[in-house]
Amino acid sequence: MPAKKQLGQRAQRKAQRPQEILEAAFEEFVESGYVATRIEDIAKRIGVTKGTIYFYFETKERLFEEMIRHISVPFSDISANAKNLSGTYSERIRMFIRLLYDRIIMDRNTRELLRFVITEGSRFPQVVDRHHEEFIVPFKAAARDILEAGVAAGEFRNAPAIKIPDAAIGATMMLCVWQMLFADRKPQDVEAFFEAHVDVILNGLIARD
Amino acid sequence: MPAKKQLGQRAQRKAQRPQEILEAAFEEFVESGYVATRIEDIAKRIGVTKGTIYFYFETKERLFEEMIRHISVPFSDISANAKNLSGTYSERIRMFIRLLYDRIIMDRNTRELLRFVITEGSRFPQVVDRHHEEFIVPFKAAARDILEAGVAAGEFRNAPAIKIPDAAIGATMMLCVWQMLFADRKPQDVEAFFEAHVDVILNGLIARD
Amino acid sequence: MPAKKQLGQRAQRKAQRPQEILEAAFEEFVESGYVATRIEDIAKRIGVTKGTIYFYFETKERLFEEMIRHISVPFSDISANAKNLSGTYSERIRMFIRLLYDRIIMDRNTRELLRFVITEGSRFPQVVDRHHEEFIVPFKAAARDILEAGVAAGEFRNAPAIKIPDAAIGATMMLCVWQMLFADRKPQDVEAFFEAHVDVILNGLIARD
Amino acid sequence: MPAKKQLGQRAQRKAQRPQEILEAAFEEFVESGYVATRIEDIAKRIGVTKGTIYFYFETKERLFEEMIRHISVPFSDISANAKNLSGTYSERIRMFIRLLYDRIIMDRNTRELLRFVITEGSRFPQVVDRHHEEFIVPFKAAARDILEAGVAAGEFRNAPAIKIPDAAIGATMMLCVWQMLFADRKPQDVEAFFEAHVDVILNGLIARD
DNA sequence: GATGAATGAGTCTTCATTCAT
DNA sequence: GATGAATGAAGACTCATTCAT
Repeated sequence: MPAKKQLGQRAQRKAQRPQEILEAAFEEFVESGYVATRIEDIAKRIGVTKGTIYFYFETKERLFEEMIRHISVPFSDISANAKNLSGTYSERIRMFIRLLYDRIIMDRNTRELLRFVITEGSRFPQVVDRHHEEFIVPFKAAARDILEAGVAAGEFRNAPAIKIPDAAIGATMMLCVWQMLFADRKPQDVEAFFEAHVDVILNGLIARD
Repeated sequence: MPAKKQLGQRAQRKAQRPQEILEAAFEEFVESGYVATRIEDIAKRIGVTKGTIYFYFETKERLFEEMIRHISVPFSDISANAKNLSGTYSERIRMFIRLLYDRIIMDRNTRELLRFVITEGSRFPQVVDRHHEEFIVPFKAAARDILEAGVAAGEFRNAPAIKIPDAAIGATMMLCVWQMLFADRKPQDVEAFFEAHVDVILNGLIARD
Repeated sequence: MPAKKQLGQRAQRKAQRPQEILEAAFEEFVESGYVATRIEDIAKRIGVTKGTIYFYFETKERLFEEMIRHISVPFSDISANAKNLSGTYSERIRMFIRLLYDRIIMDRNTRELLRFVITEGSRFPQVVDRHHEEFIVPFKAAARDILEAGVAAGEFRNAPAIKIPDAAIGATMMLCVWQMLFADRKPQDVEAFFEAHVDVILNGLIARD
Repeated sequence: MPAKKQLGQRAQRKAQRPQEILEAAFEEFVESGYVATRIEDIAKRIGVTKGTIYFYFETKERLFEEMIRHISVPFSDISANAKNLSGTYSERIRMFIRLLYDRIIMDRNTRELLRFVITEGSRFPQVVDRHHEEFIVPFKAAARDILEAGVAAGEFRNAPAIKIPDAAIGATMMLCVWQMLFADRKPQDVEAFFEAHVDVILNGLIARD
């Protein structure tokens, strides 16, 4: 049944089109930003023409929004993972920050998502809002949970940063921005940064009698 | 002497035009970004027409670059101030971070400058480069100077963050990005953040026997 | 088969568009010159809009150059024809000049091409250069060939104009310029001019013992 | 009386301004053509500003027309000279053509005037008309006068070119156009051309029994 | 489903012209 | 007389979007 197989491949192709487009859109939007990206460039990248894009997505705006949704894998897994962490609370914090680094610094999608939120936020306020709900809020909550449990267990002192966990964890953002700006020109030693960061804040949080 | 006064007004006006334009450009570029800002909007903001802008600035690109230069007040003053700090090294670090907050978080120009570096960096690589030279490098150097002196004085332990000061100080960037994104919708308590931040890292750096 | 016919029309249309545009461009450029011609006027002339022109031609400059190429039918045929002339050398010169008149005076494209070379030459030096290679050089060579053969055959005396054929044939240019300037207002009797021209120079070249 | 002298110089200056402007306009229009020449460039050339030009000339169009008038020295002198020629009619024709060469080929103003008539003629029809009246008509009349006198004197045969003198004299235009187009790239030997031209047509016109 | 020719609104940029000083 | 800041009409060019095939 070669005909059927052929048809199956074609159908498969079609079923993949939207994804293909979203991924091509991601690449182009990353390269040039929303305004400067042309629908035609996205089309070319997957070997189709403008019309095809418009068959699947109403407008450029819509395509951008869908693309954002497509690369957004909420932090819910971080929260979930955070709950499953074991060991001392210092170890848990270390692993939690590790998860953060793996997402924000190492995972290209998340990194660029953050960039989009910054660069196109004024054009797409819903994107900013969603990002807040799906990333920031769960992330803060998870961090606070661990920290408070650490305090309760007597492992951490009741520092003001317990209630404002980004004040402790936030250096991650510095590295992230550095990477965004100078990744190619001034490469950073991510591991060393991570170790230095964790070292300072754990020493800063640990309870001493 | 109405004639003289009138002349003075004219000359005065002329002398101020470039500044006026640069400031209007700043506001518009902040609002809409480089691409989406129209020269005409900038003109309207100060009650003139397109042509006037072009009388003072060759192209939109040039205007943007000059605007960036106009709002860029290098960190050199931070470095200078950093050298004049006195007191214990903990106090000095506290004051140094305070300077940072005052610039990056509180000063609108610096905050938006950072945003421009992020959002328009790919279109204006020179801007990114200049920013690196004039902001990042001096900032890191100043931070390291204080930290190393603190270690030499026996006040700080020789933590890995001494050599990578952004790992300690970087939470500032988190707040900065938060402000950039949610300043209006989700206001932050900057002072509390600052205190929590300083508290953690000073406790993390201090030498204990 | 209306569908097929329709398809054919479309494809046909598309295939003709570039030519259609080039011809409309020719008319407009002839009427107003390069600078004063608006792309939109060219478009209107064939009932399309600006965008369509830009779909086929990158820039106005490019369109002009292609238009020039499109109306340029090199003199190579004149050279070829010149070689096939027969009869006395006087007859051959007569026929050669006739070819010239047919091209430069009667053929609108060639006439306007020359005008473009004069009027837009400083903006399009390549056009001038190409014109020199494709028109002037072959033309002079062909003229000299006949004249020298005429001398060799003893039919023409060895006048200085044998080596500088434009000195004999050049009156054509006078008529051409007259036509360019006053064609409508002060019409010329081309045939009479031609006869007078040929009469003078043949009488001037003929060898008499 | 230094004050008076100064004033005199200034007044002199002012009196010369229009001429100065017209000459600067000539240079700029020659270089760039009517449309592409900017009033400001003309002003700069004589060290004044736009406003000054407009003080003396209503519009750019007007300035161009006046400039044309300024460089137009009618052929009336040629006609006058033509009447004063003496010697054989062959010698007179030779001298008449010499006058033509001196004007059309050697005199920059006349050469560029012809170019303007060709390039800007459609924008300035009055210029073309005036040129016809002041240059072409007297030139043809003068030529015909000599030729007819030569026939009457039995020196020239009654060739058709007697009534259509441009058919005999017109090679001048060929050289003129060559110079306009290739003056710099492919220099011509004007004297040789002149001799070849005169040689052919005199031999072509001379009466032989 | 896919194509790509066609549209037209939108923007930068230029420059003749004006006019207060 | 001269200046030059300001105006605004005009035109090249781009690109999201449409739609007949």
